[in-house]
Amino acid sequence: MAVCVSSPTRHRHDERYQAILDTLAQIPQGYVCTYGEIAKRAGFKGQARYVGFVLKHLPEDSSIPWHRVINAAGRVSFPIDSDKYREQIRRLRGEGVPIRNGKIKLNTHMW
DNA sequence: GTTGTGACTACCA
DNA sequence: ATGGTAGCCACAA
Repeated sequence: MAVCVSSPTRHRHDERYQAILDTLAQIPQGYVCTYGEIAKRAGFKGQARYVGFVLKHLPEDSSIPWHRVINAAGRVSFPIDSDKYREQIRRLRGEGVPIRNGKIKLNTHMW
């Protein structure tokens, strides 16, 4: 029988990538989720950074709610002075997610 | 194989 | 609360 070899075609084709995308797509509007939690839910606990990688490479036209993903500190993971940061904050507020001093309460708004 | 990097985290001062 | 950091895991060069 054949030995399991690492596939030459990475992400976008492997199970992990798809599982992460599927999980991200499920985050309800008005809620947020952390990178680590997404990884765990997708079945890849401990791979929070990979979730970040997936999000970073999402196509512009993707329907994935990337703005609903924040870090474990309850903060947006973009530089405060960046357009991406402002865009994410704007979108979250647009969904009714309260943000005080740049922080979101995971206790009540975590998916 | 090694090294640098990152939309991360848990832990600790 | 806040800033620093070691650990972590996957990717790209």
